Amino acid sequence: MATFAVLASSMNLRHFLDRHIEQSLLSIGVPDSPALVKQSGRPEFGHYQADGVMGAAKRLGKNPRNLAASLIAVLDLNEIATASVAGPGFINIALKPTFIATELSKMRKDTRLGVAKQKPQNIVVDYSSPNLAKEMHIGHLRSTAIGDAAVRLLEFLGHQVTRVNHMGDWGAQFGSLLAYMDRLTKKGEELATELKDLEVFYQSASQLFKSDESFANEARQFVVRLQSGDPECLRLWQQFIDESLNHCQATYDALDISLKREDVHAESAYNEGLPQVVKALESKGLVQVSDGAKCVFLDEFVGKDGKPLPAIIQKSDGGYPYMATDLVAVQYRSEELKADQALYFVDGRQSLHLAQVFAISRAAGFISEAQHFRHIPFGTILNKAGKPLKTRDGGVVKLADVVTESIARALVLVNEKTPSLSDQAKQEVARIVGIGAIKYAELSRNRTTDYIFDWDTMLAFEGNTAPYLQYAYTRIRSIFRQDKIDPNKIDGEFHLHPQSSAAAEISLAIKLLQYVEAVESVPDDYQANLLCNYLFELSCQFMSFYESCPVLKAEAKVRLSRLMLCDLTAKVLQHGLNLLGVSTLEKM
RNA sequence: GCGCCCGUAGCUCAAUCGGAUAGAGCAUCGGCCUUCUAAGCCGAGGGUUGCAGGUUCGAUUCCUGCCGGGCGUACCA
Repeated sequence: MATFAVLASSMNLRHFLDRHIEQSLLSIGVPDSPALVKQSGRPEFGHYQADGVMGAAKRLGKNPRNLAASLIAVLDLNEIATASVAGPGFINIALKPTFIATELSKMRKDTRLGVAKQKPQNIVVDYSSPNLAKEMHIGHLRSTAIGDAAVRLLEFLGHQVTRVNHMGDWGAQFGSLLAYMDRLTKKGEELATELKDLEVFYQSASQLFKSDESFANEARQFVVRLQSGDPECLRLWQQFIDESLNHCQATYDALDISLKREDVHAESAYNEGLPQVVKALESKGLVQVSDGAKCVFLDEFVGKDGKPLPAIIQKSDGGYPYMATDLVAVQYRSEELKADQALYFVDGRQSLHLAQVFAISRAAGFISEAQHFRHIPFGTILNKAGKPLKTRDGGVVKLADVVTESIARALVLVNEKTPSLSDQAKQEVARIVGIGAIKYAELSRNRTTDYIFDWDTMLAFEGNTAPYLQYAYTRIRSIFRQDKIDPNKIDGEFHLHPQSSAAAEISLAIKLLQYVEAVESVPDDYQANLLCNYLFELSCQFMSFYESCPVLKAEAKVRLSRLMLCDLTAKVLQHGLNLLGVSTLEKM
């Protein structure tokens, strides 16, 4: 499990209360008992609850309610909150409005919105990693969107992040593509024109491979020539790769993914290390030859009928499978990039493979005890028949098409909802809403489960979607526009006393203070949906507040306080969405 | 066969090292636009958390066994 150390003291209330209560337990003679502080599930139970007393009482053979009462007696939270015993021994904690107001003021003055930097680590993030012999399709969205959000978040937390786009640009699959390019060249066709539509190009080559035996033979020849370094063949290959990379980059740019050309570290980059890595493993005594293939057998991997499960590092024909490539990549990330952590945002179906890669790397000493290599798996996108979307048959959904479709749908909507905007403004709204919806759809659900691709679900614009959050943001901005107020030029004290504030106002205020908790919870397991949930709940709280608490028409003190509350909400929404790779708008 | 993942409202999903009455969105139904953007708000209905046991003061969560689904399991990646 990766560990993160916080540098400065953070404004994480949950952690603060957790530590404080744990120490208080210690002070009344209850050691080693976690306080188990969490946000309350219900408003009537206060804002936080500590559930640890019941377990502690049980271990000590004490009455839990009595122990809870003793604990409260020494808590000393007078300036911050009130605590009470409830039920079998829960401790309910309600923050005081004066404390909430003070914390909000601090948060408002902090450009990091209360989130402390962590002790910097070198973190390598492997994500997106499409195969260049195939068109980028909907299946690549998960790794790309989730990985990009992780990268942005880790950088914000102060880490040194290296993006690695481990693209598939090598291997047998390129044989038919190169053979097809070769044929076109000989026929005098303009390659640049043909390569403009890669999808058609892939399909033509693939069909020819199936239907034309002599073409299939040429394709196999090209594989051999490619791997032996034939210059003419490499030239063709490079031309194809360049075109394919341009296509990928265009898709990244369209989706506002932070990957750049220089982040590409493709499979072919590891070719020279392949013989070396086999030798290294042999010298450690880890290699056995089985059926002509060089294999590593580790006890922890058992195959069919209880037999040892091999990891093949060199095939019987002398070729290197991707196990070997991935092992060289581990060396690169460990030794060259000095990774404290390496995160692999890769389809869950690769679990066994990556477990083998990491286990072999540890056995061979490629990675040290202190280095954490982790597979962050995610589920598969399925078609309506419940089968994985495949590239070979017709059912491919091109990623670029999803982007186009989403923007088109958003444009229809903006025309309907806000006809007053200029055409140019509408286009921009449609673009930002469209790509936000796509990415958020990926990020907001649990990454581990499979799901069925459906246009309407993926491109939904209401409920827990990016447009809902973006809309909340524009409503706030509209308030400031209405009275021509510059949010950076207002200042004063928050007024959150119950007599002058609606419940919605207090709820919103507390939700804002919990931003740090949402952000810091994500790197535990890279569940971006935790941050999405938070932002959605924040937006819901704001929408309620907006309906029930007039801002501009309130009396002066309350008006100023509410303006600041709105401003802070806008800042958190924008910041959180940016961490997810989603942009905000002034109007929509 | 073995291994990993999954099974929660009609649908898509939440549920923070086991916690209080399992929550949202969509869909359905009923309200709310002379008042800061209705892509919105308020309310209603909808559940034996696949089944059966076990551990526990307390289980969607942990354990065991079934049922159902997905993926993986020696030279594709």
